[in-house]
Amino acid sequence: MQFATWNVNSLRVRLPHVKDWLAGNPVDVLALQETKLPDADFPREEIEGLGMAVAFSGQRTYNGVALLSRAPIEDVVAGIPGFDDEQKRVLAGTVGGVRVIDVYVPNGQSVGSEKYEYKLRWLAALRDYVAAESTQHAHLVVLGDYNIAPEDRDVHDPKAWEGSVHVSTPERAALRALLDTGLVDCFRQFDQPEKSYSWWDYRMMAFRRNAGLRIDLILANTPLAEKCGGCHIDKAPRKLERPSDHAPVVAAFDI
DNA sequence: ATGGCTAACATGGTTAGA
Repeated sequence: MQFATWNVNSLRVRLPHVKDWLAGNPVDVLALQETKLPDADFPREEIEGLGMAVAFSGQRTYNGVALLSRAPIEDVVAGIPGFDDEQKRVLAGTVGGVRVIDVYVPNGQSVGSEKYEYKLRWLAALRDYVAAESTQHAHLVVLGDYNIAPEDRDVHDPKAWEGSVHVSTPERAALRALLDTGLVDCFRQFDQPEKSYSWWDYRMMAFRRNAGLRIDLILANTPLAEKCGGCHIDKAPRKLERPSDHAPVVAAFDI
């Protein structure tokens, strides 16, 4: 099975890219973030027309997550149970016996801001949720836009980013706490090209300069991670006209 | 240099992203 994650930065704008990408990359499950669509406007027929099942939790303008799957999606749960949040950032479902949790971690704006505090509270709630899900499911994958670069090698210019949002010590500690529930960063299980990133700013020709961050992650619990045969970032869609600022990340599992 | 682009909502300029 192949799982992929992609922050599309508006599914309305990016639907053609998503359809083209799926045609060339027939993954089993694609988790989307920043659909920016209320559920009533979700292009359900377009996705189902590709022969895929779909689940979504969205809102207008901001956030929004969706799961696209070749096989049926069971036991769909939106949000973090017990964590009161207006923002549509989490969607879980079971596909082929694997529990899949699609996450769009808050941006955090700047260290010390109200949004930063929300990001840390949100990550603590996610950790507890994932810990609970781990006890219920043999195979678990938590994938999405984490808005945290795990290590300095995931940052194009660590000096310039030092201490700022996406790399700050509390954020990295929160990601570590999430991993410590028993998850593995699939990408780092394999040799990878140096300077591998999944997001590049639209400004300053950042993509051309490869001035990016690796903030889109596929985390699998240990039993599933042991079956991971590869993980890569697909930069191709970032080169298209009117791209998302994020690239898809794909992981393959021998299950 | 704290901007630079892009998208949404709106229909000019603000908010947000990362």
